[in-house]
Amino acid sequence: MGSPEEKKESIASEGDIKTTKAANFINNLIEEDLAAGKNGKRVHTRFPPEPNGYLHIGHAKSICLNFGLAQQYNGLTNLRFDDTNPTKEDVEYVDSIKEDVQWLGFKWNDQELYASDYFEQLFEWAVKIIQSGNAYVDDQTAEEISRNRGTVTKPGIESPYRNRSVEENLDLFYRMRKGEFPDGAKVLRAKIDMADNNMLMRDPLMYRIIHADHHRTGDKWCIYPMYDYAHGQCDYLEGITHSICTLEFEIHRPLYNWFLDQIATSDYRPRQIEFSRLNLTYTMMSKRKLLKLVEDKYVSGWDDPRMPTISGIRRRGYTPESIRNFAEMIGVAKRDQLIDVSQLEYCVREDLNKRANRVMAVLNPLKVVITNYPDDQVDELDAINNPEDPNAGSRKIQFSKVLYIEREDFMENPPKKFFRLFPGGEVRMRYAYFVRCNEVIKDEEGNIAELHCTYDPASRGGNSPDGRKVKGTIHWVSAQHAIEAEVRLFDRLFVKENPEDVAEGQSFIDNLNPDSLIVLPKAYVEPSVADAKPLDSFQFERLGYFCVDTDSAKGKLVFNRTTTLKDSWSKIEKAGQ
RNA sequence: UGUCUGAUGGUGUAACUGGCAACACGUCUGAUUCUGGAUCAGAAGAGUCCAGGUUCGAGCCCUGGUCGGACAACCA
Repeated sequence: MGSPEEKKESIASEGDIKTTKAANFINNLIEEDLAAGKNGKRVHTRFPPEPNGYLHIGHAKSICLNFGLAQQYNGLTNLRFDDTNPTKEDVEYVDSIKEDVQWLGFKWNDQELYASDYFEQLFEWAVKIIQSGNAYVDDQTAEEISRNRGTVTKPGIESPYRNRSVEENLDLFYRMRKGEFPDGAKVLRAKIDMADNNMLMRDPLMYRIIHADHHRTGDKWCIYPMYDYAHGQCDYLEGITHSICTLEFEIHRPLYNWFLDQIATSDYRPRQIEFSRLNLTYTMMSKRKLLKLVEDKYVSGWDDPRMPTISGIRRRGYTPESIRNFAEMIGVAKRDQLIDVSQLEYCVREDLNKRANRVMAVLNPLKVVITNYPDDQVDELDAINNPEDPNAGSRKIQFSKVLYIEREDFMENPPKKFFRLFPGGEVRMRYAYFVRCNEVIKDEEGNIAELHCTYDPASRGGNSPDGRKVKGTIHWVSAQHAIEAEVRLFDRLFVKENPEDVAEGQSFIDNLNPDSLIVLPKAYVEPSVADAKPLDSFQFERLGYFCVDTDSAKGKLVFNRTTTLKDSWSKIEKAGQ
């Protein structure tokens, strides 16, 4: 067990997921536990979302961590819905969460589990804690409880109901369950210490009365356990060994352990370990605020391709592999992390570069007439589908007299290092011919309407027998063969690196990027993509990666830009200014 | 304010019981290329928040600061 190399190991899982994990501090803790022989040397983790919203990229990090760790130590991972608050939760979210976890490529142990499955056991344990004198029913109002909890500098005041007899507490608790009291009339509290410096330990609530239907238990219950009381006990019931959560729960750990000590009957204990949550530049990660974006229609829904939700990212064209690699790359630690979104973009590019077939598309068309090309002739040329993948094969593309090229691939007065088309200049039409621009045709307003060019028949396939060099190669489509498609260009949703960075009286809404979505209703793509299915990814040569949107239909293709290609020209262009 | 917690190149993570600070991305060169993409080769860039201490030797240990973050709901 010496060198760092030995600490890396290859992990294989159910599917074809294979990653190399670098050790992180959680690995070290787990290995300590294993070495100490704790919990029968098992590793069993869980991913415990509350079904009150869609999962986002931050959850993806947590999913990869929890499932990844289990795979690494030959353990298991449970998917458990933390559904203890019926007023906020919904099956819509349950379904989306399951889909997202599966899509990411992970398989949870057995069936999905629910905190609500354990309500009866949780109730019984609460009775036990009351019987041991460590919990009581409090009649104070929410407002009184909050006031009497004290402040960070002042200890709290004990509730006048704190010393009720066990019998009275039991009686009241059973009656709470029966529904004899209205919402808020009573709560069950743990009897710990109203003077504890950690305010969570000042007699925390265990149960509150909520007369609301639960998405799974219906109207069976009108009292619901609080997170702190439910979470650790659920871990205990499921035999979880390592309960991994984010940093904000650190302060809950003493309470997590306190509750466990009340009910444990053996040495077995789940261990809570906290890591820092993911923050991304130009990205909002708060579920509450994402919900606002959806509800107030700033985006088209939870799966809007600009959303950092897993469903949004999926629709945008990201692959599960790219997200897993991203999670691996950013690592796990306890210091706050703010990752540059470009890191995420790098991960999709890297993945899509290997798997996406190349295709030509023209987003902002400029008409090109090849004056010396016969009117009715059509030339079929070979084009390689993916130079990174020999198995991807090749296809035929059509060349004819009238073409479209990208408007920005032509400049009337080009700067020095511009090696695309300009008056008198020659470029290569990818996979086709050398083409020279002879004449620029303008409309009455002086806008460039079309280009008149000539081609060199000897350069068929892209090389000239005379060996002359043409530096620029541009993409194109044949006007009569191309099919129309809608293309949606996405950009970051916020203009500020930190969307929360706002002036007095403003909110993150003010930082929304007005240009985060640009729709090109009439772009041209080569006919080979006509039958593409939603979520199929392509590289539009020289432009970026695009995937077919779920709004797409036969004859009415819609593409989402996943991300652009790395663009060193724009850097040169900027430097030249 | 209290508690908890963290601080290592531009960013993110490493550095086993102290032993020349490593890796990835980014940046910059150069090669190659029918995608200004990809690929390949190479370089620059931190002396580890600060001040003391222990030690032959400190990013790791000790003391005292500084700065950042989290939490302080009948949410999770």
